[in-house]
Amino acid sequence: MDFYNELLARGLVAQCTNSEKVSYLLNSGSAVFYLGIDPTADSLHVGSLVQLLLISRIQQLGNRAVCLFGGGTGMIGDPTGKNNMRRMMTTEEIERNISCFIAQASKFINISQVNIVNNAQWLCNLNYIEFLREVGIHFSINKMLAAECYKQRLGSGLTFFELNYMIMQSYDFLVLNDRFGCNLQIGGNDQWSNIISGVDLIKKKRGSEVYGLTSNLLTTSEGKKMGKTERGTLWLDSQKTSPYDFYQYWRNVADSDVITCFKMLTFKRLEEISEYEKCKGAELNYVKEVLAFEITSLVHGEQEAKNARESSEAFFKSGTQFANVPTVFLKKNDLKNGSISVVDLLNLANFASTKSEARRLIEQGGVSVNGGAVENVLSNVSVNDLKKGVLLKKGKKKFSKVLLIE
RNA sequence: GGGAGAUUUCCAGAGCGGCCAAAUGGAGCAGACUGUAAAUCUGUUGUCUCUUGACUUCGGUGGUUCGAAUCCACCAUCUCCCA
Repeated sequence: MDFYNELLARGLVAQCTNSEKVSYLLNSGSAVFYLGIDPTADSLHVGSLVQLLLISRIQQLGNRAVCLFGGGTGMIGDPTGKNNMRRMMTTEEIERNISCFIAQASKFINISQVNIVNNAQWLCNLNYIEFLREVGIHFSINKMLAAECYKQRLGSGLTFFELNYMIMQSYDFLVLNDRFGCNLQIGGNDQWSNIISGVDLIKKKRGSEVYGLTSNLLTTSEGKKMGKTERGTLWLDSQKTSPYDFYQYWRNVADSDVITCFKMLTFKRLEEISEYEKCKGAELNYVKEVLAFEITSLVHGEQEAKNARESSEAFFKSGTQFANVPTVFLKKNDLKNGSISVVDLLNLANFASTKSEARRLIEQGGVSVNGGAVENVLSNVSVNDLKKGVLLKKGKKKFSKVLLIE
């Protein structure tokens, strides 16, 4: 099976402007491809993980990678899939986010072999009139409005400002084509219309043929975006989402999504994955452990993955031991009269954002301390217990160790 | 620039001047059942005290009224139609 077919088999390819040519380019190692990244957050999340791994896969065949940061376009914000206009970002924010990205991406990409560029370099100094004459003339508003990403916005309001996003991104492709000989743009499927408009632009301006390839977005079998947890986005940054929570997320994916995740988010060979595919019922539950371990290793390294797996097993299988679990530290002045109420404890551990919510949890029997269910809303935990460390549990899966420090 | 309409609690979407902290659905959370899955069923979902109760919400600011999410005025934002 050649590389392109493997991408297909993994369900990574959503659309491609010319599958034969792209297949040839990739297999022969002669692609110079780029992925655009919006530097709107200081950490990547699993949504971009598919793309990053795709870079890595393509790189392995000797193709050259270019990562483009939307420092300039980030100042506009992609209207795709958004109901409201994005907040504009400052230059400093963008710069910081770019450096965070590089640190993270270097874990699974050979970053030294990647050309990293920021489109602010060329976008910020554009001359408006010149740009309109050179580039704007090639864009048909009718065509643009027919694109899915703008169509949706027509009902709710779209500004001229945002309409320019597509033009900017197309121009990026043109610039990268000139500078690096970029001949392929990859991206999530939501980028399709932006990508093909770039392909068109290059054809019109330079007469040369370049290509676009989009990958499927990581969605659940129900069509929802993956990577959302009760605490928000599943980040790749261990400061924002602990390796344990990260592991647990994959450990808990729905049965119907396990194989998809294996194919898209791991480097496991397809033959091996098809073995997993045969698993049914409770067997599949074991496969999820493998999945969680694999992905966590990729993102946080093998050691962190092992820790996460141990903690998980310790908690769910033996139930008492808790070495590597998230710990909340209390100070003396968190206490009142030598004890603290369970309600306050739930707040401090971030298990409840208000006292009402904490009480509700207790009333519904969702809270336990050191294994014993808390029945009374007014329950307290004493200093002596806190000094030893207390295991606070919310629901069946969320727990935290609480420890008093002197 | 002119005209019509909209703005409700996480989202969608009801709301007669008092019975509205506000229907219903979705999402979330908890419980039961399970395989740390899904589906299903039950409970719950403004805050504070928790028992009665108090307080703050229905785009913003004022007003009418004993009383306003509901009426009036102005402002803001958005949608649609005309230019």
